[in-house]
Amino acid sequence: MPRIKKTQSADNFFENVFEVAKLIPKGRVTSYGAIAQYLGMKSSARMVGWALNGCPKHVPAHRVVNRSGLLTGKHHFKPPIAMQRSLEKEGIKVKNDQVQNFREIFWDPSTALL
DNA sequence: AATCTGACGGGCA
DNA sequence: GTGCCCGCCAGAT
Repeated sequence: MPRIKKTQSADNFFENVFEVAKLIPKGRVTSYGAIAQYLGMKSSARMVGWALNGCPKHVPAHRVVNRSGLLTGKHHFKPPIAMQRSLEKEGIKVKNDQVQNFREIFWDPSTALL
């Protein structure tokens, strides 16, 4: 199968991550591990973040945080504050890079898309 | 070619 | 409840 640049796994993995990210309801957030688990790579949540590193701008990567609800990836946005700003814009409260009510607004694809 | 790091997570002290 | 260590996969030096 041509079209594969590096590894055949990455290609499908990328698209999956983007698709799931776009499915995140407004005002909700999820974690890298949740997406990884949904994709079957629960043990490699890092790959999710790596995938989002090259995600198109129309992908709401700002709704994806780590397990602690911390905006660990905000430094990867053009203006790092864009991530927090976008979250607050959707009604998500963020305090010191920490998502408030994270447990309540948490959105798990493995559960929601079941 | 080898080693460390990295948008993470889970387990254990 | 907090902190430390290990495991995963790919990339960069």
